[in-house]
Amino acid sequence: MTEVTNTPNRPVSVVGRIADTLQLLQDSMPIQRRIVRAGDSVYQVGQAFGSLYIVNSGYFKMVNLSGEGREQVVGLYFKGDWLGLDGIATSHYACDAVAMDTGEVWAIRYDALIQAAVRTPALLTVLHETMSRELTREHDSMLSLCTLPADARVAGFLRYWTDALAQRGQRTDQITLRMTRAEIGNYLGMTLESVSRALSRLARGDVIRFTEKGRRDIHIPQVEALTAFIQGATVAPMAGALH
Amino acid sequence: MTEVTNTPNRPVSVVGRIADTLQLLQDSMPIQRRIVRAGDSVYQVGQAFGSLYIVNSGYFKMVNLSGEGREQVVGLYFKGDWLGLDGIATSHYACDAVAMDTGEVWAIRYDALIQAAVRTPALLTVLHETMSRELTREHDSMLSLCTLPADARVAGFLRYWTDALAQRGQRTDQITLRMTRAEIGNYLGMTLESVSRALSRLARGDVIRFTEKGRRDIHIPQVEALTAFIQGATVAPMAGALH
DNA sequence: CGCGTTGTTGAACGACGTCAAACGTTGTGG
DNA sequence: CCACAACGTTTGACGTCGTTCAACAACGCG
Repeated sequence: MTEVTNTPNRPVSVVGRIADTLQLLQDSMPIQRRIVRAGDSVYQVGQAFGSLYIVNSGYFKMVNLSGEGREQVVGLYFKGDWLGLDGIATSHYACDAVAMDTGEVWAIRYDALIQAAVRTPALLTVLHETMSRELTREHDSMLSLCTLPADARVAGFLRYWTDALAQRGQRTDQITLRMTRAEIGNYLGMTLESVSRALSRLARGDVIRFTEKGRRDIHIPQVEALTAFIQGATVAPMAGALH
Repeated sequence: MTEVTNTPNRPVSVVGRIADTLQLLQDSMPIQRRIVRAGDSVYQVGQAFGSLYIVNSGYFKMVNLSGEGREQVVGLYFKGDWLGLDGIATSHYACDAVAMDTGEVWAIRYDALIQAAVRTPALLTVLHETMSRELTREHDSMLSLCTLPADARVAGFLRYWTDALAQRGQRTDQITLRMTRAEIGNYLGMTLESVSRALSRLARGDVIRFTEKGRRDIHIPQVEALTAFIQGATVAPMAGALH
């Protein structure tokens, strides 16, 4: 009686994997816990690399800064996700990792991890699978960014968020976005107005519903409707449920 | 008097790093060489994961397929780059890796690599840095995709290609694209017509020049002009050199 | 030589961005 | 408790960048 939606190509219980990983880390190496508040950054671009951070609670975004001031949200991170992997190559973090809410991260020294891996090879497996999964996830982001129209990208964003919660064993019919329309738009490569309009259209088509209090809480009657909307956009753009 | 452009946050000689890595692999574990021809795939999505592939020569693209038939070029790979890292997480490759020209890859078994790493820890460093660099590269792709107008994206693509060649010690003033306009467009999230027009405009502004023979060979008078064009687009869109 | 593939260019359309106005929410200080 | 400001969101009108559709040109190949 697992509560978890069974997504293809994923272990049946992601909850289990995350719990196991956290336990494994805790057992095999020193861990530094750190509480962060909304807006705090776990690390910043250019800072000397030393540690990886595993999200224990809260919601985080990864922001990539270009030299000329353009900035881009390149990833969202939930419990069990790792932060700081981009720093390994150059010994300096390449992004900012920013908390979108109060949360806790576990800092582990990278060198300590490598040393511990000699005695506990499973650590290596975990690290590699994490990085590999991250690569695949970004490939999927690029696919969405490049092939989906704005409305479908927003729908895809909502489904990604609910999937992430579902995999962590939380209720999936109701989500509270920790991001402003501007942040969502940045992440999805569009303006905040487009995000707002897309959400309004999704609500009009009853794919989502706004709760009475606040437009940041979103009720999702059935996830399948979201998925259908995304796919519908690729076949016959805008033919789905809309006014 | 080094021929290599000195990009920030990168070792001075990438040529050296690549050569060292190839040598290290060759010395410490069994390698299976494999010749591929244009259009051949090194591996395909869904195929059981077992090996990583290091590009020894040629040009490769990574293609991500969605269930509903959308497809997206998510990366370009040159000598020294690794293919197959996306397969580690699920034990199945998540993309297609396709040769864009005749080339050679070195196949190494992932399990053999992990075992060899016990005696040669440098192998681990190489693997981790490679994956980390790959993550950063994709963050940069997303930044370009989301924040740059079409013309600048094409300019960025050309600069990425020339940088890759320059880092490998090849001439940088002249490049031969191994991709059709459609492939470039797919990679950059736009149509082939937009790519063609962007190239024409860049040529009109003398940022690039077409060689007399074929529109696939592109001459680049000075890379700085490309860079300036990209940055110009972010500050005052379309204010650069154009008709 | 004829034909398929690839690339270029033009014209019309449409999706999305820009600009602007109005409203709701939250927090702060009088 | 209210007034006010700062911020976030929604919605409309309008402009534009990029797509779509189409015709044509340049190769490469049988």
